[in-house]
Amino acid sequence: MSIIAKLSFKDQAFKLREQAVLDATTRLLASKGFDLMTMDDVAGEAGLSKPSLYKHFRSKEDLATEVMIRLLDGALDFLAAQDASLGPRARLAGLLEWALRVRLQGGLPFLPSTSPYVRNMLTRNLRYVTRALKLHKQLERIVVKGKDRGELRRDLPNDALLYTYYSRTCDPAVDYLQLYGKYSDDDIVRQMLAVSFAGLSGADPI
Amino acid sequence: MSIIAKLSFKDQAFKLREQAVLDATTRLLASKGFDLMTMDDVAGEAGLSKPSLYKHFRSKEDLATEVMIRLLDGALDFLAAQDASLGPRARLAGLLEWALRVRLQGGLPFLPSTSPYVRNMLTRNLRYVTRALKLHKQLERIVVKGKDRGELRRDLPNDALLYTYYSRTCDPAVDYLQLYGKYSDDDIVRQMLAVSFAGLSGADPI
DNA sequence: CAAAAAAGATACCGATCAGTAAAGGTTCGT
DNA sequence: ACGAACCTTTACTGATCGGTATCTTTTTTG
Repeated sequence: MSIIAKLSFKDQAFKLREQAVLDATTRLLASKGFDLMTMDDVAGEAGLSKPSLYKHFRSKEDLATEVMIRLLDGALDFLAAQDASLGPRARLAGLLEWALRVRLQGGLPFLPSTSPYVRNMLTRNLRYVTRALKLHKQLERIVVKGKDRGELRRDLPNDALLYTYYSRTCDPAVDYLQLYGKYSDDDIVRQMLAVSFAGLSGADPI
Repeated sequence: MSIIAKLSFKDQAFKLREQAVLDATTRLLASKGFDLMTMDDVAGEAGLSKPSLYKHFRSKEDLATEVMIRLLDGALDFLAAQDASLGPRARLAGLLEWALRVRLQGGLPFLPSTSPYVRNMLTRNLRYVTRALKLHKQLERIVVKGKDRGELRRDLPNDALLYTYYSRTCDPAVDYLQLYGKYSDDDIVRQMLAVSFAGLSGADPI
């Protein structure tokens, strides 16, 4: 086995462990939040020691940021793979459904809108901000087109629609429905989509 | 001055300080969240010392719980004072507007749905749970009546509508609109009400 | 099988924070 | 003016946690 192959094999194993760490962190962030998640938790959940953990990520902030970046990449990938011939509303609904399903499987999306500390931490990271902005721009274009076609209401400014849309991905109603009501994931997704686009009073779905 | 009057005066001052502490805690919970709020913060913000603080509340959890209880009482008071001849949708809209305005003035409502730790802490407190349940029952009656009259959609279960309604009081879109968009409080309230009841696609308001 | 590299365990450091103890001031009523 | 609560300041304890150094064990390689 050549030295190049050896190195790449090592690197591969290293990357695999890194993904395991990111997975564990995602679960822990979803369940405990940033403040209450400890690096010992992460190491334990990912099945490696704390010192080894610090071989991958130089700090807790760095680790959490990488998790968020990976999630944004997931969203961007989803959008890129989406059938471009879909209407604006269908595209927004599709992405929202993707995010909700990730969440229902313990996967956290999206905004750590909850903690100003975390928000500040993320906005200091260029790689995160770049992706967030890219996603924002793409969604804004979709929103504009949606208003154009009458699929989205025209009486509200773009940013109000967008922020509301983002908020739906991390709507706590999902947690409550999952916890207290006994609904299937499909039911929850359907209800959340219905209420997001047509509201509590409920226009008929298009 | 009789001894009774003296004691009641003392008690009055004590209660005033207590309210100041609760106010400070409300602000701090809104801005930093439970985990990052320290008791030194509270003492400093309320203008008293930490040991004195512990004369009022036996623990940080106790303090935060009292804040949430006071907020629930505020909501219950608002509902009780509301014109009972209003329609269900108008009543829900009125309470939501009240909650949003409290929030826009730095006042926190409602659910600390964010942190499982906090949620667990609250559900262990009988006085909190009693009020939450009372509010829940009242809102459920309003929701049922709303469906009856066709003011709320009938294709979703009551709890889905209720959880969604609760979520709107702590919708992060409010923070983003306040932070990044330059809207007046009135604008934000109007937008949030519109999107809550009629959704992103926007049925016309009734 | 021997040597080297990497991972693990353990133990530690320093900082933060909830909660407390004990000191000195301040404000009351008497 | 005097004394007794009460409040405040200061300092402390104990626990937790982020991050690191050291040593041991395992694995890999030649």
